[in-house]
Formats: sequence, C-alpha cells, structure tokens
Amino acid sequence: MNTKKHVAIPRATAKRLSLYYRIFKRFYAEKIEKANSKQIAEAIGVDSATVRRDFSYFGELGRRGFGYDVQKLMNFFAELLNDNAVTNVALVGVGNMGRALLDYRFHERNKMKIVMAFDTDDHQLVGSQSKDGIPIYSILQLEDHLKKEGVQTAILTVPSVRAQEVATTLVQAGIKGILSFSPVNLTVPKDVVVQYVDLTSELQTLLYFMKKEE
Amino acid sequence: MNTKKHVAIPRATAKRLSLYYRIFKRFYAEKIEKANSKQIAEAIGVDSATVRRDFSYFGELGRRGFGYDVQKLMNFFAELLNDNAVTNVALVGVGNMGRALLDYRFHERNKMKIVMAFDTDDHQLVGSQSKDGIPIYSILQLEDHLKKEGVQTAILTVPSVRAQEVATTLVQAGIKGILSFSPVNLTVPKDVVVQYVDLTSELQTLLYFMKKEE
DNA sequence: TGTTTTTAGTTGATTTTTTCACAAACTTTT
DNA sequence: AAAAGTTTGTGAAAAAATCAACTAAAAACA
Repeated sequence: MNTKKHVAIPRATAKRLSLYYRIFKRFYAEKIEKANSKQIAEAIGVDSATVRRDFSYFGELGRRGFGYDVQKLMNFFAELLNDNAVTNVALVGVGNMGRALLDYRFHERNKMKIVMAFDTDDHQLVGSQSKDGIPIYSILQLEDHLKKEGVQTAILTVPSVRAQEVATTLVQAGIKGILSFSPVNLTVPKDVVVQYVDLTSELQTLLYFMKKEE
Repeated sequence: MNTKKHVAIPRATAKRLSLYYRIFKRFYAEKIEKANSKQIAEAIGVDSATVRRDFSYFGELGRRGFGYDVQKLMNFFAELLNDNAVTNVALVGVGNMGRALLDYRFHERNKMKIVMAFDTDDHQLVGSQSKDGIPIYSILQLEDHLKKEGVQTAILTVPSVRAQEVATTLVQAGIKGILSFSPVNLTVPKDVVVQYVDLTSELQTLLYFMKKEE
C-alpha cells in the first residue's frame, strides 16, 4: 500500500482516526463493501473534503470513480491504531465511574482490555473482583503488579485531590499513557501522554450552547 | 461590568468556559483572591495569551498590573454558564454507564441535577430508584414525565443501535440538548444541541499518541 | 470501444485558532 | 510623588484546520 509515513499527522486528523476505524468496522459488519468520502463524512459528521484530506496523509487509500474498499480500509486502520494486538490497561480508582468502566467491556468491540484495578485499602474492595473477574489490588502494590504484567496504559478515576499524586506514582511504575477522568491538569514527563475526559465540563458546555440556541 | 455581548464567542473559547469557571471556584475555595493569566493558563493547560484573549470577548474583566479578581470572575462565569439556577436533567438508559452517572452526584459541585431516569421495561429497573432516590421510569412514559417536569436536557446512555430512535423520541418530548455516550452521529433539528462523549475513541486515541511517542 | 459518470486526490482560498509582542494602565515600592 | 515593576487587552502575525473547486483517474454504461 502506497503510504507516506514521513508526513506528520495533524492533531485534528489524529483525533478522528478512531472514528474512521469504527465506521469501517460498522460498514463491514453490515456487509457494505465500498464507501465514498461523502458517506463516511456523513457517518461521522464532518465534511467529505476533510475525510479525503485526512486519508491523504496516509497515501492513496481509495480508487477514483469507486470510493474506498471497506475491508481494506478497516484493516488499514486496525493496523494504524494497533488494534491487532491486545492492549492491557489498568484502572485506578474503583468509585462510581471506575466501576462503570470496569463493567464496560471495551474488549467486546476493541482490542483493549482492563486487566487489573486498584483502589485504596479503606473501601473493602481490595482483594475482590469485578463482575467479569478483574482483580482489584491495593494501590500500595501498584508498581509491582503493573511491572509484572508490563502494563503501560492506565485509566485514572480517583478523586481530583488525589489525581496528581496517583499520576506521579503511575509514571514511576512505567505507565506511558493516562486517560484521566479527574478535572485536573496533570504534570507528567514529556514522554507520557495524557488524555482527559471531563464529564461535568461536557455537560456544562452543552448547557451553554443550549442557552445560546434559544 | 463592561461586557460586549454582541461579539460572537468562538467555539474553541466556548469549550473552555466551564474550565475557567472550575478554576475560579477552586481558587476561591483555596482562599486565593487574585490570579493572573499565567496562573490560570497553567491550571488548565493553555497559553496565557489564550486566557486573556478568551476573557476579552466578554469585556475587560481584569485589572492591569493586578490580574483577575477571583471572586468577581467566579461570579461572572457562574452567571455566564447559568450556574445560579438549577438545571434538571434526565438520564436515558440505565446500563453500566448510566448507573455510574446516576450515582455521580453532579449536583454536589454544580447546579446540574439528574432528576429522573428511563429504561426499557425488560431490565426489572422500571419502578425502582437509584441509590440517591432518583426514580427510574419506563421509556414508554418518557414524554409524559419530561413534559410534566419541563426537563429540556438529557443524557443518552443507551446501546448504539437504539441511540437515534431514542434521540428522536427525546426531541419529540421537547428536549433541547443531548449529551450522548453512544458513538453514533445523531440527526436532530438545528435547534437541538448534541454533545458527544466517546470513551472508546478517547482510549484508542490515547494509544495512538502513545505509539507515536515511542 | 468510446462516452458518460463518478469520485479520489490535491491545490488554493478561507476561516478559525493560537501565539507573539507591546503600549497602556494599574500596582507597588522607594 | 516619582520610579520601577507587573499585567492586561489587543493589533498583527503565524499556525492549524476547514472547505470549495478542479483535474485526472477509474468505473459504469452504451
């Protein structure tokens, strides 16, 4: 496949890659064999020119007069997003949000799997397991367990006040990526990637846009 | 206060308003009385010029040589984001994610409150209540309950395949804003605002950035 | 096989967002 | 009261992202 890996992928494009992948998986499951940029664009809510531009960073993936081969593109994005190998993830903080994510079963649709969870000793959770049998360890044994399994990715669902402290511990334990649900801007080394999910902010932003719409 | 409400607020700015508000609340709780653009910028992870530019859309909120008065700005953003009045929200779909959000207690830190939830009749949940006493109704009675309470905002946590169908029902029932956790691009009238939270995509995007960081 | 239709890839324009850099305004210090 | 220091608000530039329009390649059809 004629790809040009030397070009830097724009951030905005990178954030859409997972969406493209999902759409191709969906089309594939629906036995749709080809899709043009307009159909893809509609499915994820962007302009068709954006789709073509995004794809062009990776070479010539389509065929003029035809569109994009769904299976081919699905496989391409699977590789690009490393969705052939399973990625093991640890979850830290088994509160309401943590519990929901533990039971979420990412693994059913993707090659991501929460393989262990951690909580403080004072919640009577340590030593137990999630519904699906994911073990919950003490946060004091974080480094041991993470290193033993070679886990490099963590989901952080601890109270905001503890977020930075736990993040620092995670980095020490070799974690290279954190998906944080705590609304705190974490300070980590440059080689550690942090992605934030801020539910309260999303809801408040929604309300703001609603007010403007009136 | 010298505000200029006639200027359109850029989208990028609008999405940061909630973050600014949170930071001012945090500073206020910590008895910090003033803050300059650099401190605010660091707290939310943007450039200080961005903070000043963002604030400037709302008039002259600061004082040169001094910075921003924390209490004054906190109140300003509270008003701007309508966080003085309580906003009632309905939750549709009491699965893992829905359950977590039901127990999340948005109301403790903000004036947003989930006042009712809905689920299909086949999960033995209809008629019961959440931990905090939020009633769970049948999705068949959606319109009645929403209209009776005048709820205009909904959190959508139903399986993807049902998302569009339920969204359409919500719109018919007078909903004007939807926070959707389903990775499906919803089709709604122009006056209805939709905000998406896509956990799988966030995690996958994190993994992609991690791979690039190697 | 030739003609028409479709659609990707790309160029260039436009819009949006971020960042720089500095005068003006205010605060603090002397 | 003057001098020194701080920090905003904002023009202007730069960077990033989107979008419109075109061309050339391939597909579909006659």
